[in-house]
Order: sequence, then C-alpha cells, then structure tokens
Amino acid sequence: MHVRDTQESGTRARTRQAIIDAAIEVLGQNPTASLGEIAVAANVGRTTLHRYFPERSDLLKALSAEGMSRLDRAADNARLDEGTGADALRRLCHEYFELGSLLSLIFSEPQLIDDADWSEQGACDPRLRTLVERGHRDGTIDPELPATWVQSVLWSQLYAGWSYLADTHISRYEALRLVARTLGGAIAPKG
Amino acid sequence: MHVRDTQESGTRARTRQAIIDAAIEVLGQNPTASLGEIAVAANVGRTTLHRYFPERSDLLKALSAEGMSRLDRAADNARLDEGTGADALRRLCHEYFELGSLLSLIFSEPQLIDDADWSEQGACDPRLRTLVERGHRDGTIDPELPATWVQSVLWSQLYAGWSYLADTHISRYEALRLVARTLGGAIAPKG
DNA sequence: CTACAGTGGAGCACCGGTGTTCCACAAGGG
DNA sequence: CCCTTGTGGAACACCGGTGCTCCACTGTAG
Repeated sequence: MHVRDTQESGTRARTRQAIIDAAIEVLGQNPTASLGEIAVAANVGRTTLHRYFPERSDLLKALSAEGMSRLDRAADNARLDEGTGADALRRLCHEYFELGSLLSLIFSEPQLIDDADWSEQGACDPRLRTLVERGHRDGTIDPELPATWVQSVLWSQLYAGWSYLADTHISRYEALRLVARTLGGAIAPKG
Repeated sequence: MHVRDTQESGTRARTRQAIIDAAIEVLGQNPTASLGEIAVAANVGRTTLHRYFPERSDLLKALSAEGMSRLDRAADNARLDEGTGADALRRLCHEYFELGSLLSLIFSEPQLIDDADWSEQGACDPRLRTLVERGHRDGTIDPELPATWVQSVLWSQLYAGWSYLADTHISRYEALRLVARTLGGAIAPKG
C-alpha cells in the first residue's frame, strides 16, 4: 500500500501510540529513564523506537502534543463554563486526576506543557483564568488568590494526591476525595 | 598541624560546607546536574570535590545529613508543642519556607530525607503526626485528614510556593502569605 | 628557608545512553 | 509465489559524566 499513512489507523499508528503511552508511564515514574527502558515498556525494540522518533527530542515533542491533547479533552469534559467557579474547578480537578501518570510527567517536566500561548510571566491556562475570575465574582473562590496561584495549588494538590495514591495503599476514590477536600478548603473565601 | 579536624572550624570544614551549600542550590534547581557544575558553583575544582566526597553517593549522604539537620532546626524553631495544632502547623510552614532551595531538592529527591525511622508504609515525621493529632482533638485541623496526607499537602504547598516565587516576580513575603492562606484553608475543619 | 596542608589543572580509562547501520525474520497483499 | 512493510537483534562510534592519578602552585606554621 502506497498510502501516506499520516494519522489513519494502521500498524504504524498503533505502534506509535504504544510508544507514547509507555513513555508517559515510564517517564512519569522516572524522568531520567533511558530510551531502552521506554522501548521495553512499550514491548518494542529500541530500533523501532528510533524509527518512529529519530531523536529523543522528537519523542518529547510527541509527548508534549499528546499531553496537551489529553489536557484539552479533560478540560472539555469538565464543562468549565457551567455552575460556580469553585464547582467548575472541582470538576476540572476530578478530570485531571484521571490523567494518572501524566500528572507526574507534567509535574517533573513542566516545560513539556508550558504552552507558548500563555503569557511568559505569570503563565496560566486562559480557560482556568476565566474560571477563577468567575469564582472571584460569584464568591466561591477566595478573591485574594490570583489565578496563577490557584493553578499552582491545583497542580501541586493533584501531584500530591497522585503520589499519595502510589505510596500508600489507599483507594483511588479516597485519594481523590482527599484532594478535593483540601483543594476546596484552600480556595474557599475565608471568613 | 596534626589535628584530626573532624568538625572544628578550619579550611577543610569551610570548603566542605561550601560544597554542600552549592550542591543544595544546584541540585535544587536541576537534580541531574553534574559534579562539575556543583564544583563550579562552589568555587572549587572538581578534584577538590572528589577529595571531600570520593563518590557521588558520598556527597548525597552528606546532603541527606545536612537536610535532616536543617529540617530539625526548623522544626525546633517552630515550637510545635505550643498553641493549637493549626497554629503550630502554620509556624512549621513558615520555618520550612525559609529553607529555600532545600525545598526543591527534597521535593525532587524525597529519598534523601525519607527517614528510616518513619514506618515504611504511610511514612510520616512523628513530630508532625502528634501535631496533627493535637489539631484533630482541639478542632483546628479537619479530622477527616490523616497526618500523612496533611504532610503531603504541607510539602506540596511549600514546593508550589517556592517555585511560584521563582517563576513570578512576587515578593518572598507575598508568596509565603499565599501558601499560608491556602494551607490554612486546606486543613481547616469543614462546616 | 623548609615542610606540609590544601588546592586545582591536565590527562586517563571506564561506563552508560545515544544515534546509526546492517541484516535476518515474520506477516500480508499483489 | 515474491515483494513490500514492519520489526528487532547485533554491532559500532560517539559523547558526557565519573572516578582516579599525577603534578605544579600557594600559603602558612615551624
């Protein structure tokens, strides 16, 4: 078949996805993992990995795209424009928590995701910014907290919850409950 | 001078400390930094660094000891047995925040200070545990939050605050205020 | 002045990860 | 059946960090 096979389903697309998935998993655990380890995790030879991603940086670029895409989907699922700001943030937290290992990866390699769209200083996802500003207005998010800080708190709590889940033998549900509870308190307007 | 020079003040002790301080700074920024970079930051030749710490692991052991010592001093300064649980935690947060780069280092290399004293599963600083339990009893810390989770939240907030301070051009005072505010809300008992 | 502690540059071998090439093998489509 | 596509083992050179040795330099105590 002489087709160009850019993004249609096929052997190549499946292998490529397997490598990306494995990379997220492995690099999430250990950001300095070698390409060999990633190849093993993907059930693929190192040669094959190099065929798809000639240089390490090529793989990282693909991971960046994949990460952004998953973040976008999660944000869509959270229906950020419905309900109060705090409720929307809670839903976003829930959706992000499902991202699993990707949380660790993003946390240890923030530059993978630091979208160039966001202004250089005080970078912040614009959707999150509007969400927080809505929360400020509707009185469900502490107006003393800038959107950028709310974003920091959200991510640090997510990461804490995810590693807490990995370190202890708590259930996924319980971990998310703890995160939601502390995050809710953290952003709530104070007396 | 044929003295043993174990921990008295002297050229060796000063050089050794300079290396340790530089290592905390450099490794806090980039956990994969080379020994050469650390030596440069310490204004010391790589040869000298190797004289004090023959292997990388030796330096890491020294960093572990130094880190523990600073943590202990910070905890002492916080007078953890005075006032309510929440107040003590707030003071501890304040003291820890002063640790600066050490926060990043501990956060990226937790095994450096994961004290073997702490029980393997659900590891937790015993002083923090008693503090949190006091907070549970005196009604200033949400009884739904186990001590281990409070510890996770404390550290993740400290790290978030520290990197927020590094990323934005906010004042140290403002950053600490944000951390204290969100941490306070996070652990507060919920209506 | 002499002796010695402390330093640090230069150079070396070693090791692991990387990027690349070559070739053998299996599956499926003409 | 042959030929293309995808694969992956093996081997190679390269590079950077590491651990080590040797030696020249400086400063200070005796």
